[in-house]
Amino acid sequence: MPRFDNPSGIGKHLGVMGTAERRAREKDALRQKILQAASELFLLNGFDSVTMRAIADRIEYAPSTIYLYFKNKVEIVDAICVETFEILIERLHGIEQQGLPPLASLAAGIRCYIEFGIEHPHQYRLVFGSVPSDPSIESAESNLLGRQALEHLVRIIAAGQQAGLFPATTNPASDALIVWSHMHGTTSILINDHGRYNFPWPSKESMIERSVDLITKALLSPAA
Amino acid sequence: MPRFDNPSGIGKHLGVMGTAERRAREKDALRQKILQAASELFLLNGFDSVTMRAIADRIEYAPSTIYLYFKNKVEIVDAICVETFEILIERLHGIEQQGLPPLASLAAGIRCYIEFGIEHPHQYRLVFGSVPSDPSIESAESNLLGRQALEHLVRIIAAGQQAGLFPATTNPASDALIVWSHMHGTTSILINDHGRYNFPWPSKESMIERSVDLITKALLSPAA
DNA sequence: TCCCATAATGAACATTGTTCAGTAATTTTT
DNA sequence: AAAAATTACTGAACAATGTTCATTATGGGA
Repeated sequence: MPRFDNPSGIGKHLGVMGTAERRAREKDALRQKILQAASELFLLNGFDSVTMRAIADRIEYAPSTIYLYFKNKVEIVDAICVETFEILIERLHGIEQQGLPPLASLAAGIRCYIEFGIEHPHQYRLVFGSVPSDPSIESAESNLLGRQALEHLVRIIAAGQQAGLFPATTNPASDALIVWSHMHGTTSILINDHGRYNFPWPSKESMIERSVDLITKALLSPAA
Repeated sequence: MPRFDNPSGIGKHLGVMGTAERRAREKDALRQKILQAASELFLLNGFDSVTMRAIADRIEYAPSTIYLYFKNKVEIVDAICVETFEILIERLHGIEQQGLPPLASLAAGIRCYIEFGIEHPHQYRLVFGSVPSDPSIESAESNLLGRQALEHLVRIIAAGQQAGLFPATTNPASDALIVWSHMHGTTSILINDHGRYNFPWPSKESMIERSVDLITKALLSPAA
């Protein structure tokens, strides 16, 4: 029994479809409000600071109402993460479109990725820094986004190889993983540990630059 | 009112200290049992699968009893992590003691670190992969261990520089951070993501070897 | 035997995510 | 316009969590 299966728009009264559409709009608006409230809470302290009751308070509805719009808490947070990661994908896409020389393109991609992580630490941690199965996120959505980000990397590296700049190894995907490993390491350390351990930390910026330097150097030299 | 402040061992009856010692032993034994039970649970699914009630069930005591031996859950899990990380420190120490040539020493250190992470994913994630403040671990203990591991790296790298093998940058600590970033990235990706994203993953072993290769290469070439 | 420090417990509290029977609101039908 | 039906929402409840605390054994020393 689908609810809106009258594609011809014919109803007994002219107002019928108008009402349905308004209702749909309202439904969407509340969904958006829930996401908005959850986002604000998410900024505070990540996954745990998003409680169903806190969201409910913020939008002035009962907690149980939220379950009419989202299956559960994970789905809400996942939606937030997806929204955020679309920013990353878009930025990486922009870099690819710029048509920079391969090396500059790679460097820009690395900077973009790390800076994104620093900008959105909670989302980053949740998507890339936790067990896929647990209280975190397993949803196909997030997986998709992660993969998309990787694919940008692969393309950038493949372009560099085709231009003859990097020595071609077995496959660009494998190189991308190495690059990703390094970016990810730098990002999570900057997010989680920068300043800790009584260690003489360089600035975040200079750590990013050293990462860029290290990766490009490693890609330029022949594989072992 | 310290409990056992009779260092001379003098008691009115000879049996007194014997009982006290037995009591202390028993106390320690139960503490150990708690840790043991918690460890077993921790292996299942990390932090969240360690519940006070589950521990209590396992040792056949009431949940509240546990609080006579540990301040809270974090302290228990922290103790487990410390125990585990002592293994890493010990192994790294062993490598340092072997007196391998600098490059081999570094490579061994990297392999050791990553393999340790794969062996103890839950502990690794908790100590190196989460916000310092939250439900995880803030304790001085864990911080100390993290720092100790880093210091091994610093020494290995410094040795390489003093041997004239690596070009000396501003300071070995800074190099160590870069190396750590990469190791950490590889480790957490192997722990969290290996096999995901419908990606053609190389084997864990070959990813480790590529990491070793990349790092040594990067350290060997002059800094930008 | 009586005392008393220590050990251990059970019941309770607050907080979580989540469910579900029931109520209010609104739209469609008569 | 009244009735029926659909949709939207809610409040109370459940189970699980960490944690506390007044109360009850326990068992060694007097």
